[in-house]
Amino acid sequence: MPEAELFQIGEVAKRVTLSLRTVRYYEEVGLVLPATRTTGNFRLYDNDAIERLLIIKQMKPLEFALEEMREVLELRALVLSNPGDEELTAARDRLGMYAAVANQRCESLREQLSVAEAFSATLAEEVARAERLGHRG
Amino acid sequence: MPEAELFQIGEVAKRVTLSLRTVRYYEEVGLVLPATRTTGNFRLYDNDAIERLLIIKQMKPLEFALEEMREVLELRALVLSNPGDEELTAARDRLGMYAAVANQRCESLREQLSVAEAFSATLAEEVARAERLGHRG
DNA sequence: CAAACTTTTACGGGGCGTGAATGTCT
DNA sequence: GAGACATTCACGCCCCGTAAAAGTTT
Repeated sequence: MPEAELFQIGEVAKRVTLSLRTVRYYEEVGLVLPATRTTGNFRLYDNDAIERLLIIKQMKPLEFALEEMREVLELRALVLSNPGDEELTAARDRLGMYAAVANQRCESLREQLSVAEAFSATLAEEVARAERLGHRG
Repeated sequence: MPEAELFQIGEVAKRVTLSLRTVRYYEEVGLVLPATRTTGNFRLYDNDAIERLLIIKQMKPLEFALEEMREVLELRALVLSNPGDEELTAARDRLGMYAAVANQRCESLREQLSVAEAFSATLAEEVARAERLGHRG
């Protein structure tokens, strides 16, 4: 078996580009737990934890609550490890709902982006126009 | 001169699709003030206020703090009403900075959107795959 | 031993949601 | 007078930022 590497929170935070506070908070809400602790109580994370953190970062723009992300991760683990299991129909359905919501959020994000771009362009133009007038004033 | 129409907060909220709480909060932080009040202390907004609210809604995706939005609105009013005024160079510059930040936020939004779309697509595919396996299981 | 890292605890803040008790009336 | 609106507190929530005081050491 391959070495199961363990990392302190600082290393982890650097790798996934999240703050220490954030990583700790994710533990507080049961979203990402350290694999173990040192005798002195330092958190030690494994690669699975880092994976989770990276996935969470991907989900962030979708504006799921942390509790919802927790559920998505759980459902995904279930569904992916036992694909096609008849017992897991409920889990698949629920994950399907999340997938649908994710799609809607994407649509909403696209709208927001176009609004943002429109405003940004308008602002830039207004500034440019005022500057032109200023230079000849 | 055209009638200066005044609207109660409920009307305003409906027109701009913001909650009453939000509109009141915007007053609290000095972002959008009612033009006046009734003798019974009901807020009365004019068209300018509604305009401000709509612009604020446009700025929202750019993730400016409300205080920053306040400043942008102020700078814009200055710059647009006195374009080319030499005294307002500082204001134009500052507004230019906001315009630059707005551009960066747009770029950031585009990145977030593509991350969101990627995750959304992956999730949908995983669900679809598990469902296919389930139906033949 | 010192430097660098970590721990827990706890307060703060932004942008509202959500009552509750009360007052007004476009 | 009733109903639809509005008002002012004021607490709560989420996702952390930011010390402070203390302990640990990949």
